[in-house]
Parts: sequence; structure tokens; C-alpha cells
Amino acid sequence: MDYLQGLNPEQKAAVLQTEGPVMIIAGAGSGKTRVITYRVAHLIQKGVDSFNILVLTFTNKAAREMRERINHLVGTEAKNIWMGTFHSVFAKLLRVEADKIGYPNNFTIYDTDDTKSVIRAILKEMNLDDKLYNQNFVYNRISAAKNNLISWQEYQNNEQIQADDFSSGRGLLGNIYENYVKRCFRAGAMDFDDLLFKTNELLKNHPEVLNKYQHKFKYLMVDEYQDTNFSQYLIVKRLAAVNENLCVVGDDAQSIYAFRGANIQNILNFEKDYPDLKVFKLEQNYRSTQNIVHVANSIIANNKDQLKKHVFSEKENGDKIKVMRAFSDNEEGKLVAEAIMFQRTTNGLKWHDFAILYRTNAQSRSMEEALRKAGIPYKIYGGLSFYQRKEIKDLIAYFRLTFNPNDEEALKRIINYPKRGIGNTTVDRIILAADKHNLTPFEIILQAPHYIDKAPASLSAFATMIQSFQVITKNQSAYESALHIAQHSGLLKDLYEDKSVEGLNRYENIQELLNGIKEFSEREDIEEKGLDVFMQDVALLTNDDKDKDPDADTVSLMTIHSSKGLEFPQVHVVGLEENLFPSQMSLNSRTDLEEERRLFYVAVTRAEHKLTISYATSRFKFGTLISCEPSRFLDEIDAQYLELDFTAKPATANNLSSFDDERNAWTRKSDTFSKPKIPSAPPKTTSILAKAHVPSPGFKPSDTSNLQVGMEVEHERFGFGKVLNLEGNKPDVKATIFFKEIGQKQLLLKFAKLSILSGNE
DNA sequence: TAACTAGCGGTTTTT
DNA sequence: CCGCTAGTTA
Repeated sequence: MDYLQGLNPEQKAAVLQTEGPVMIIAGAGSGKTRVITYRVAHLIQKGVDSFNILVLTFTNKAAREMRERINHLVGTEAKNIWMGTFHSVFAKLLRVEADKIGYPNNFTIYDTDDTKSVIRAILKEMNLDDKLYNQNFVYNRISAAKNNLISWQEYQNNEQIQADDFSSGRGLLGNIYENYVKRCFRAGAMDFDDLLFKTNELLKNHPEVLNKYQHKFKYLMVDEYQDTNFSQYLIVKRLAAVNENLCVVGDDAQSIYAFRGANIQNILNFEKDYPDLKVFKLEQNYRSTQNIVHVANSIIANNKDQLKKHVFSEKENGDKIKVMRAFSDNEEGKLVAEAIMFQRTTNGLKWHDFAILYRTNAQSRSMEEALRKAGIPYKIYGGLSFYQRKEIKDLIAYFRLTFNPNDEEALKRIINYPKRGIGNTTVDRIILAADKHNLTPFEIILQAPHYIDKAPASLSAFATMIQSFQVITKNQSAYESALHIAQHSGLLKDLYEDKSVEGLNRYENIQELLNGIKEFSEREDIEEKGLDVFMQDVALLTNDDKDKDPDADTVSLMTIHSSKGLEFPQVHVVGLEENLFPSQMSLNSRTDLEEERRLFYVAVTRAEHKLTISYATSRFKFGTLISCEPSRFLDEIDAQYLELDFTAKPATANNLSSFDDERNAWTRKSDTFSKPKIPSAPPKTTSILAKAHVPSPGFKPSDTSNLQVGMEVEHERFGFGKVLNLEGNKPDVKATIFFKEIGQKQLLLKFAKLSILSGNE
């Protein structure tokens, strides 16, 4: 029982209360993960079979980390725990039970792109105005319906919903919903929301299945309960109904996913569902300095909807929270980069002690640029994940189609990639015939000459190819199958022939995917290692599941949403401006605004020792400069904890980085501040000038194998420049070089003729 | 059918 | 500003 030693009394009580309904309200930095992992360890220690434990998390990363920590505590005892995201756990369950709800066990999981593509196709077929029936609007509407467990039939029969839709001129939404559901069903596909919706359907309509899992999952724990939606809530409630050994953990102050259907009421009303529950409040923050906690508290105090709690810290007061003002987004980046440089050298920190958090992904650009110019290594989290890259999705679409030929989105994606002479008209005819004969598109293709006029011969060749893949995957390992498909589909060749930097990158990404599959083939801890097994979870994998080098010493850049659960010694929260943070979309309702405020709370509470907040008074948006007001959130912070730093000077002419923006700023929007005098800009040099560069006498390309960031180089055409960044492996190292005459360029070292002029200082 | 271009809309967050 | 789509042309 020595593992209980390190817990405070409240944490310990929460760990020991293993029976009955339990709610743990865990303030930011209060050791929540610790309590969950110890609680699971404690259950196992008490003799509970890990086979009977279910732990639901919100991200794959959280699940993985938790599993590691539990393994650390109790070793292999924990191996049978079902632990993962709602989506992955119930996808796994549905794979077993799918036939009961009429789905094939090898159903495809449609990601958001697939989903939207289906919607686009339906809108087009129904000939609807795509302004009125905006793709995203329709998607959100359907998603919201599913998350509230409203089927398309109920949607169409609900008077309130119908009245709403009609009054907004969108009376056909119910029909779109119906078509969408039927189309997915025909394709043997479920979208993200279906994984939960269908689980509910299964548990509701099949008592024997419900009973089976109720008795399997004797102990349930749900992390980040404040972020669950109605659909998730009901699954948990159903599963826990027999034993009621349900422990939910969360923090209402950190609920930031209402926009995708999360219902904060689930945690606020938990008491009503389980009147005899035990509540534990973890209020001591072990992460942050007192100043940071004070600031966080003063922010959240502005919200009306919240559970009462008093988060406090017993650490040192720490620095006040610095607020920096910049004149443009680019300058904000520069200030942040300088601050990081300064802090690192002054306090002997590592790059990975710093994080830059922003509201929207678009803000990363100005930060990146500034860091690159300053020579600061960084890593962006989120954004496009590995599995969302075009080339990866292309290859995976081949896999998908192989295992589920009815997968229409996969089919459409690759039927003419690489080019094989099956154009859009042919595809449209196939879909039309499929609708008409009530068959799947692939079934039409198999009998193409029978169903459509002028069916190109390439159609049957395509079908034969997919069928040959089906044979291969039955008999060969995941890796051999994947390689075979990559080669024989022509995809590998197509990418190989593209010699551009991007093309090379794509080729490498495919190699990387194949390597990943190879590793999977060679794993010893699982029995089923076919490509089909590998494929099952791919749609659910995201960004952080493919982190190549998690230990690299780099500054972290990410959205505030993806920073949840993380902590850093020093944190910069940037872009504190009206219409950006809080987002413009949130200004219409109190609840939306409160969610933004909770988001700010999350951002602030990521910091351990030092927190810096910044805003810009002008910023680029869609290519044009707009002026910005400081965020209302800044006014809400108790000023005694703040230290204002408005020393930043507008950029001057010799500061190339923000020069152009500043110039535009003064000519377009001139009222906001006193204008500094800026000499007129020199004409911007272009690549035409670059060709005019005459190499120095005796110019000779150097061996670049030891090229380092920071070195000065000469290129025979681009002139003199400085190396800003190096990425990629051995023969394909890509260098980012800032050339004095033409600006930044990316070059492949094995092709570029560079002469090294100076080393690193 | 493929390749090119003009024009448009998007930036809130993720499983 | 960028990337995507639809529409045009070869």
C-alpha cells in the first residue's frame, strides 16, 4: 500500500472509495491523472480482475499515458483493462456486435472529410443551394442530432425541429439526414458520431448484449466527464446501471467542447442521477505558482455556470503575469521569440520548457516565422495529422476498399488516382446506376457493361485489381499486403516520379506508413496482425499518435484545446484580442462566451512558473490587415497580478521581418496610434533578381553533409543566405535558407549547390 | 478525359 | 493569403 503515501487526504479518499457512484471534481493541476491511475491500481490490488475494468478518456494520448502509469504501478496485471477514448472503445465493441444492428463487422469508419464529402454529394444530387444548405451547417446539424440520439425518423417527425428548419428555409434537412444515413449504411460505414449512436442503439435494442457488457464492466471510470455529450452520457449510464461502480472525474471549469456537443450539465447534474454518490473535491494545485492560480481564479470568477470550489496553491508567489503588446501579429511573434531567448539563457532552461498557446491554428504562422528567424527549434502539435495527409489517405483508401468494396468514399478517392482514364462522368454514371438498381457502386463496376453505356474497359481492370488485393491480403502479412497494394495500384510509382520537394516528401510519408505497418506486423503482443486489423483503428488515430521524436528539445506550439492536460514551466498565451479570443463566433450568447473564458482558464493553468500573455493591435486576416482591440478577458484579470510591458516599438525599416506589414498598417489604418516615421520601402526583390546573382569568383559547392543551422552560405543562383532550419533524414535533408536577395527558400541538400562561408559562432 | 484558370470562401476548437 | 472547386478548353 506504499503507493498511497504520496497522496493528500482528499486524493487518498477518492482512491479508496472504489464502490458506488463517485464524482471527483478536480481543479487544474490537482493531480487528477494521479488519482485515476492510483485508483485503478488500487482496484487491481484489491483483487478486481482487470478484465472487469473500463476506463474512458478523451484522447488517445491520455489513454496511453494512463496505461503506462498503471503498468508501472501494477505491471502486466493491468493488461486486460479496456482503456481508450469513447470512440475507440466502442468501435472495438461494435466490431464484435455489428451484425446485430445490420452492419458488417469490417465496417469502415468515415472521418470528418469522408462525412463532408458524402454530404456534398447528397446536396449535389438533391440539387440544393449550397449557400443555404451550407456543407458545414448540414454536417453540424446531423452531428448534433446524432449526439442527442435523434434518429432521422425522429428528426422528421419532431414538430419543433421541423418548424425550426422550415422557418429558416431549410425544410429538407430531414431528408438530407435520411439520405446521409442510408448512404453510409449502403457503404458499410459509420462516422464518428455513429460509433456512439450505434452503440446506444445496440445497448437499447439488445438486452442480452447490454447484459453481457454490464457484467463485464463491473468498474467504470470516465475521465474529462465535463466534455461528454448526451450520447456518451447515456452509454455510460446504461453500462453502469447494474453495479453502479461508476467514477467520473472532471472539472466543470475546463469544459471546452460544448461546440461539438459536450454537455456541461452532465457533470453539473450528476448528483440528480445518483443521489447517493460520494463527491471529492481536489482543490490544491500542485502545478502553478500562487500568482498564476490567482489569475486563473479571477478569470473563471466571471462565469455564472460553475460548481463551487476553491483552487489554491502553496507554492511560491512567483513572477507577476506579464502582458505584452505588439503592433502586428508578426511583431508579436518576434516579442515572444525574444522573451523565450531571454528566459532560456537567464534561467538556464531548455527549449522544451516553453509553450506557445493560441486560439486558432492560423496563428501559428507568425509564431513559426519568428522562431525560425531567431533560430529557435520548435514543434507544432495538431494541425494536419499524419493520417490526414493526402498521400496517406490515398493509400489507406486502397486498403479500405480492399476490405470493404462498398466503401464509397474510398472508391471515389482512388478510382482515378493514379490516372487510369475513369473520369468524373463515368463515376457519376456509376453512382446513378447504383442508386437506380439499389446496388453499391462497386457492384455496378463489377457488371459495368451491363449497367452503364460506354463503360471504359479500365473499369473492369480496376475491379480485378481490387479483387486481386483481396486475395493478397488474405494470404500475406500486413506489411507484404500493404507494399503490394502500394506498388500494384501505381501509387508508389506516381509519387516516385514526382521529383519536387513536396513530391519527395509525399513519397517519404508513404515509406513511413509502410514502415509503421511493418512494425505492426512484427509486434509480438497481439495475435491478429493482418492488414485488416491494422486498418480498424486508423480513422481514430490522430496527431499525437505519430510523434516521431517526443523527447526532442523544442518549443511547443499548439492550440489551447490540444494543450489540455499538459503543463509547461513557461507559457505564452498569444492573440488576446476581441474577435479572436474570445472568438467572434462566441459573442452572441453568454454560454458560448463562458466557454471561451474556460478556454482561457485552461490556457493560463498550463503554466507552472511563468505566464506571459500578449496581443497585437493589428493582424493579418485573409491576407488583409485589420486592427484589433485588446481582449475583454484582459480587463477581467485582477490587475494586482499583472505587469504590463508596452515597451515594444513599432518595427523600423531595418527590421525586414515586419517591415511590409507595418508599412501597410500605417497607410491603411492610421488612426489607432501615433505613427512612426518609416522611410518608403525599397522595391521588393523577386526571383528575377535572383537569377542575376553572379557567383563569387572561384565559387565551388561545398560538401554540405555537416551543414548546421546558423551557417552562412552562398548559392550559385540565389546568392548569400543563412541556414534557418534543417529537417529530414540522411540523403533527403531539406534546408530552409534565408537568402538576402530573394528571401526564404527550401532546398534539398543533395541537389543544391551550396558553398559554406562560415561556421556556427 | 485531362489540364488549366478564375473565382470563391475560409479560420474555432477534435474524436 | 491560400487551397479548393467549377467551368472552360484542348
